[in-house]
Amino acid sequence: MQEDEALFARVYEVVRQVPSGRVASYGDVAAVVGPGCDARTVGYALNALPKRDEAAVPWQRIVNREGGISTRGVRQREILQEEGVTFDAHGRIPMAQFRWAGPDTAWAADHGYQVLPPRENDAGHDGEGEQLSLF
DNA sequence: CAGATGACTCCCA
DNA sequence: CTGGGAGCCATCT
Repeated sequence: MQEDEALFARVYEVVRQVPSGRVASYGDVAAVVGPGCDARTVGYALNALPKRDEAAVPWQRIVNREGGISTRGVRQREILQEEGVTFDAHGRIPMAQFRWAGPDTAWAADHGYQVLPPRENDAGHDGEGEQLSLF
């Protein structure tokens, strides 16, 4: 069935905005897509992503909120490394540095999407001042 | 319509 | 750190 304007198309559109060398979490993408879409839906959408679109949709840049690979194929990591993304000893990406800052405001407004949620960094729950990200 | 599934995330033991 | 459970939403059977 999948209607022409399935939510998937929207997810792909957002994922496509992620520049090379950057990564976004499922929840982030879902938040940008808007209501009716959550982290699980994003994962499902990418799972249903036809191979012909794999080249157009940088699905490899979508990782879990820990910056780790959740896909069945670990090959995703290799692709990201070639994009310039680095992994730590834990096999995770330093989201504080590589996390996608969100779509262009003009683009988002033009497409009816929204900006990234106030998620910032949950890693620093122990205290503040652990912020080094600076763009 | 109800049940099952899934590339998620959060919480608690 | 590991494991289990709940919440979330869309799609399939």
